[in-house]
Amino acid sequence: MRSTHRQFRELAAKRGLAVTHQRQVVYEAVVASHGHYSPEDIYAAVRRRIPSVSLATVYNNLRLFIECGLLREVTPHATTLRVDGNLQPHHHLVCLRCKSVQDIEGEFINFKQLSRHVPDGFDLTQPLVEVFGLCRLCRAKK
Amino acid sequence: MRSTHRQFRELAAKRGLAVTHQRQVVYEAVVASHGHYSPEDIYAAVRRRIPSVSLATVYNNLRLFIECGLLREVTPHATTLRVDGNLQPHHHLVCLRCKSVQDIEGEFINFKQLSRHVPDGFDLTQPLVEVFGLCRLCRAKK
DNA sequence: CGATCGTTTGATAATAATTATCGTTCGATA
DNA sequence: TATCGAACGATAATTATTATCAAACGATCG
Repeated sequence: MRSTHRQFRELAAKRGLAVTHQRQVVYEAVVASHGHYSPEDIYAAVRRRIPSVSLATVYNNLRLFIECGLLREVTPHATTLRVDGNLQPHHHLVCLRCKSVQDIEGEFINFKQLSRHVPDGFDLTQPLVEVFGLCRLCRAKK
Repeated sequence: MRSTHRQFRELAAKRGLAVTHQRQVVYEAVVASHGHYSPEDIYAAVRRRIPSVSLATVYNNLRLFIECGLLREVTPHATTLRVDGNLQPHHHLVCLRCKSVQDIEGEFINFKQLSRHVPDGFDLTQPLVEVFGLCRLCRAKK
């Protein structure tokens, strides 16, 4: 993608991030790929253009980009496993920052609409939905 | 909860799991607490009743219970971070087993209904939804 | 353009969470 | 209650991630 380069410079300027070669390349590796990749994947891609790059640099910048809103994290989760003993169908409201979890009631999913967009063969017989946002406390700290 | 004991025996019998004292106590620690706790939390609770219990036993049984459907995992996630460079509002369809991620389009969330159930102060200005299920391949393996 | 200063980088150590290993013990069944 | 396979506990190993710190870099000013 030709414009990714410019796009990063604009975003970085807006957030006050210094533009370095490594950051530019890390950003492009994520955005150009249109996937949902891991730090190791990104590291492999970046190394093709900067063989001397360090994995720590990739981690540092991915985290920075997520915090600044240049990228988003897939399935934002706590650092540790959490279990729920409630098997009744219900959904979760998860805070993006502190990862606190609350149960949420209500029929806010339109299953007819949803299943229309689900690829063939995907099993949604007991769909489990998690909605991410910012809890009151974390929002206040912002 | 008085019935948790019986409940575990019934579930274990249905899934062909041996009933041991440790498993009984681990299960009760999760279900009786009505929370979303970590292995360390559960370990602490179980130790009060079985001081000699091992953290590995807690992990083993939590994972076993999740696999057998006695418990569910909050925010089921891949073992590693995944990033997404697409900032356009969109949602994800995530496989509970292999953690593969697909983008999903469509307006299947009723925001009016949803916000009615969201606690006061929770920020949903850019809600991010992940829907969990089983992808075609994992469903076939089942 | 070159010196300066605060930031970023890379190498590596440290940490945290989880899983594997293995000898011992326990539960279920006969 | 004897037997056998499964579960347990202790601990080592693994994996993912973060912290540390000296060296290199980028931006700004002169």
